Amino acid sequence: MTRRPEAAPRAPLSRDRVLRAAVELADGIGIEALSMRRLAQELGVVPMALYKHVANKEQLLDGMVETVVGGIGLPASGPDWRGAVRHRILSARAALLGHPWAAQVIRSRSGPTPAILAHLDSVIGLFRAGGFSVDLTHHVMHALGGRVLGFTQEVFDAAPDPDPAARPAMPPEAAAAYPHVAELAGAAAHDGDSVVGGGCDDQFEFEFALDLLLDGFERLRLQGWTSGARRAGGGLIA
Amino acid sequence: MTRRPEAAPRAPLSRDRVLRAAVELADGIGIEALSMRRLAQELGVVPMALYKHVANKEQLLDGMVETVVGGIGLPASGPDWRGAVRHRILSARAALLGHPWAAQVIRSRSGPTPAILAHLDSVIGLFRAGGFSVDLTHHVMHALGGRVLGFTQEVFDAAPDPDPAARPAMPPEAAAAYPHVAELAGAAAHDGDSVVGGGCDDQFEFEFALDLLLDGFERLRLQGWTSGARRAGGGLIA
DNA sequence: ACCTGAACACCGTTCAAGT
DNA sequence: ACCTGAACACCGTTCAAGT
Repeated sequence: MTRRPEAAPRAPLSRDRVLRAAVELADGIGIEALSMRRLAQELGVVPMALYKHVANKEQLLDGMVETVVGGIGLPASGPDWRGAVRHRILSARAALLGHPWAAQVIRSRSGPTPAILAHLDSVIGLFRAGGFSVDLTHHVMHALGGRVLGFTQEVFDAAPDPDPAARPAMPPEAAAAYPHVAELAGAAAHDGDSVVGGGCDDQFEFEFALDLLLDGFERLRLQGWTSGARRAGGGLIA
Repeated sequence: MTRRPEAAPRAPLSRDRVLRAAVELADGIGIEALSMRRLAQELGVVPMALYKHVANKEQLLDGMVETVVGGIGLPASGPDWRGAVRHRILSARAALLGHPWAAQVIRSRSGPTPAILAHLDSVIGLFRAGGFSVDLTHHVMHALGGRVLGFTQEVFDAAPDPDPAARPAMPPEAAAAYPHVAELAGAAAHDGDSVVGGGCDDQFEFEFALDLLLDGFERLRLQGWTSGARRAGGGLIA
């Protein structure tokens, strides 16, 4: 019927189309299986055609990050620094949900993309407007770490199988060797949970830690904390 | 003089020697440059010789993790849960210092090695002995996340150049676009610091966040907190 | 029985040849 | 001038041939 026997999409390639296809492909097959060659195949083009739109694979990854982080909504501002920061961080988390490779890729890059800088700038701005000193804001941003972009901070990146029945039970000899882990796993099991990172309520765990930190920040702010108050080996509060 | 003209080491290969060489090589050239072929070359053997001692590269990485995590000292126990947990986590951090690839490799593996399980078990045990319920201990372990193994939780893994003069100054147009980031970077600069993750005092930032969390944990324990007390969108304390 | 070199199926990227 | 296929220097791992 047509002179083009290929069924491949015919839309002309563009940087944006390449990046959106890369994000979709990484979501589908995982970041470790994403290659320039595989991506080109998906787009129905020869591998070298991609190099017209991204200089190399590093730039492709940066562009993918930019695409995802750019999806974070604009900041809510207001007199309540705690609510505003909390909302902005949970927005970042929502934007990165469904792209489990994003945290790993961002951490592996050496520097921030413009969209990341814009996000960090807005969060820092919320702290400053809320009465935090430059000094305290600095340490507070470090304390949030990757959490400011919504990263979960589990020991293992990979989420276990969401079906509890598909997860192997802890064998008796392991339960004997690691009794405290077994106790936690056992108690969590009839909640549909597992050890650390298991089928737990990720959103609850994220907010639990976030709220602990935000409450701690507020206390330090009220105390007028400065880094001159460092005490070796002790707690931050007396 | 000898019938073997090669200068390569002659000690017979063993799993332990392979793992120690791999750790040393990853420390030196970085984890992304560590390959089976490069490691074999370093040991003066043919690549396939490694497969006598590790089944594949995944097992090599697991073994490397085991080697490093196995270096965490035994737990200090005592009546003071806070000091004991703090000491154990800082020991983990010390053991992983100098192996910047370890956090990334551990996170990328799908499950815990025995040494990691042993470490988690000991920390969980300290919380339980300190009067934490199974429920609270569960959420507290999630809140610590990778920090329980001493991971720093920065947005970017790679530490910038420790020499402040070697780090590029923020260009004026970037400072205009991201004024709050620029304010922090400027204030930190005459401390020899940079933005988030820059030449800051990593140990101080780690302990700052750790102490905030430990203080929060202690408050929840004293309150007799249970996860039944979840309140949507609010803080953990009133 | 043991060891190992060649081979396979990849990878990112360069480059020269073809249109 | 533009595009692209072959090629280069890798990679983890299989497998059969050689001792």
